[in-house]
Amino acid sequence: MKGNGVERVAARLRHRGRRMTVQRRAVLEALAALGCARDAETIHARARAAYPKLGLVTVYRTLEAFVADGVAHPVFFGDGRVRYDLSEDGGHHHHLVCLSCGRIARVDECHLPPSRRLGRPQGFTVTAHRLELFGYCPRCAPKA
Amino acid sequence: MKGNGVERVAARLRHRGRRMTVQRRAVLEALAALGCARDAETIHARARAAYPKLGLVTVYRTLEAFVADGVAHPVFFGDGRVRYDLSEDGGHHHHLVCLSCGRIARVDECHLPPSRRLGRPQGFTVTAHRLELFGYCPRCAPKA
DNA sequence: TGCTTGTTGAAAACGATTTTCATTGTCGGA
DNA sequence: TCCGACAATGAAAATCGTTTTCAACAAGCA
Repeated sequence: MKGNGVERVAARLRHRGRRMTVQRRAVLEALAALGCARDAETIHARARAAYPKLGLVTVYRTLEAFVADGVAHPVFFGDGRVRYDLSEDGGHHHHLVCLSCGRIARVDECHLPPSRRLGRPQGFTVTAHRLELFGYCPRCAPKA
Repeated sequence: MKGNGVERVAARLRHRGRRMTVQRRAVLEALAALGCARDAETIHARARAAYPKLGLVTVYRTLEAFVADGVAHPVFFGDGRVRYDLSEDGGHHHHLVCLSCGRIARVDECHLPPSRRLGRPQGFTVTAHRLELFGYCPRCAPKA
């Protein structure tokens, strides 16, 4: 997605027989405002600012639709809850997670070799990957 | 761990005030026999071959202890269940997951730059990372 | 052997996510 | 512009993996 204008997303949804509703607009805006890797609960809280009646279930359903339509991506840190990123054109990005305060930072460069090399030894055709980095942010870093 | 002999693991557990029990032995053997990235349910089923009375709860508790003591590592594929790998000396490994049949293969080489470079732009101190590759295994690969 | 404490199993509790179902609202077409 | 088909919604209940509770048990040191 190049620019995640509501119109652009609406068009993408409509293309699949889906509809753009006030609720989805609110979730989309929350997603854009919150930055990357937020969980459903957080997104729900934020989206309620725009549409107070919004239910958490609808947030889950909306995120599911967004993921299916390529509007958002799920992210997993292994703490038992799914986070979501708004998709952006020009590819994926990864995350740095602070093990102390939980802060999350984006990593735009991907230092991995091209997909086709990654699975070659095992004969796999790699189509996607997921990389998360864990450590300590500047604020929490053990001052050496 | 160099060689995951029961004795070696027992020693490591005892070192932390833990005890080696029949149940833990069964889980350890199941873990070794099953290969990498298996979920608790699968490990439970396998371990029951050695100790039929084994409860699923005990498997969870044992895996938790193994992870805390560095005997095993948790792995997340994002399908809402945790998988476990026996730890091995000489470092971590990653996985190739077949999106069609679910087959899992190990990737021993890590093509990532050294940790200290990865978080530098954001000022993070990276201490660990997690990389999973998704795609299609030789059997499921779309023959080009 | 005896005792201290970690461990176990079954049942119940949990928390995130999904489903059910009746109601509401979007949007393509008349 | 109005209509109607059908996607979307909200609340409550259901799922599902995992964790906690609690009384009975057993590993390993004295």
